[in-house]
Amino acid sequence: MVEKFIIKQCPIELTMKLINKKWVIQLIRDMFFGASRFNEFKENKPNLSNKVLSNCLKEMEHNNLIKKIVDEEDSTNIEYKLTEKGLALNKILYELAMFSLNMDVDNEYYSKEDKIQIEKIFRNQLMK
Amino acid sequence: MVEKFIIKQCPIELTMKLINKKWVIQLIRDMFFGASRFNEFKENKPNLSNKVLSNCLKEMEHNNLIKKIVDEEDSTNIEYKLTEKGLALNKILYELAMFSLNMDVDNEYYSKEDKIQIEKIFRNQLMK
DNA sequence: CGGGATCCGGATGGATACTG
DNA sequence: CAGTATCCATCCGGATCCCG
Repeated sequence: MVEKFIIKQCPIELTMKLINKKWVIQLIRDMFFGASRFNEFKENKPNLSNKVLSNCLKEMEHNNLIKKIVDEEDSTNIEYKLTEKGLALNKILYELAMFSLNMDVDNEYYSKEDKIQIEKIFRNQLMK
Repeated sequence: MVEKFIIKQCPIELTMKLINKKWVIQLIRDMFFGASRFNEFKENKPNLSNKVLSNCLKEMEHNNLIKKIVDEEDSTNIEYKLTEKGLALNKILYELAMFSLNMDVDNEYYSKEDKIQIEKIFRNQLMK
């Protein structure tokens, strides 16, 4: 019934291995919205510790989702940017956002007007 | 820079709260491919224990992604089905799969022919 | 067949303090 | 600013056994 050859090396699982960690998607989203520095990522995440963030960035770099860019003249000037692979996550992020907007039928989290605005913002940032 | 009001109650985070657990996406995928019983879910997942599966199904039910259906005449006959909300995850699953297929540019995991087949299968199961 | 109860060890998260 | 070094708590997964 379940297609065996897909289960064995399921493309969904392959992708989930990259993003199924607590902070990865939030960091990717932040980068789509312009964040690029260590301390920027920590904003709005009160319980993201240095260690966890550091490890997370390393793993994402290892998985080729982001690249670490060190200024040649000032080695303390470090930025993190999405790679092509990271940028290709845009559709997934978009669908993740749309799911919440569409499932919130009672406008519990967002008003109708907010939804329109939020959809527009995500489309601009992710689908350009 | 980062839109504050989105970060505060980010729709991406809301969705991730539902699926960012080790087995959730695999179980949802299995259901899309026809699985519905406790022991079916355990197939192909050698290190998924009863406890973990049981807890996971409960949490998914609590999050309204699936519903537990008990046969009225035989209470040991139990099935798990996707709810409307669970079914609405289809686009996310599809994009998760497409990401792997598209990123595998060297045909390391799948041959070109496999990709065409796999895309077709996922589209049939998820987008019908 | 569909779980519940228990136990254990390792991984993970987070706080805090410190450094170039 | 971008981390590293510790330490601690917790959670989580997995194994095993059991039950209606």
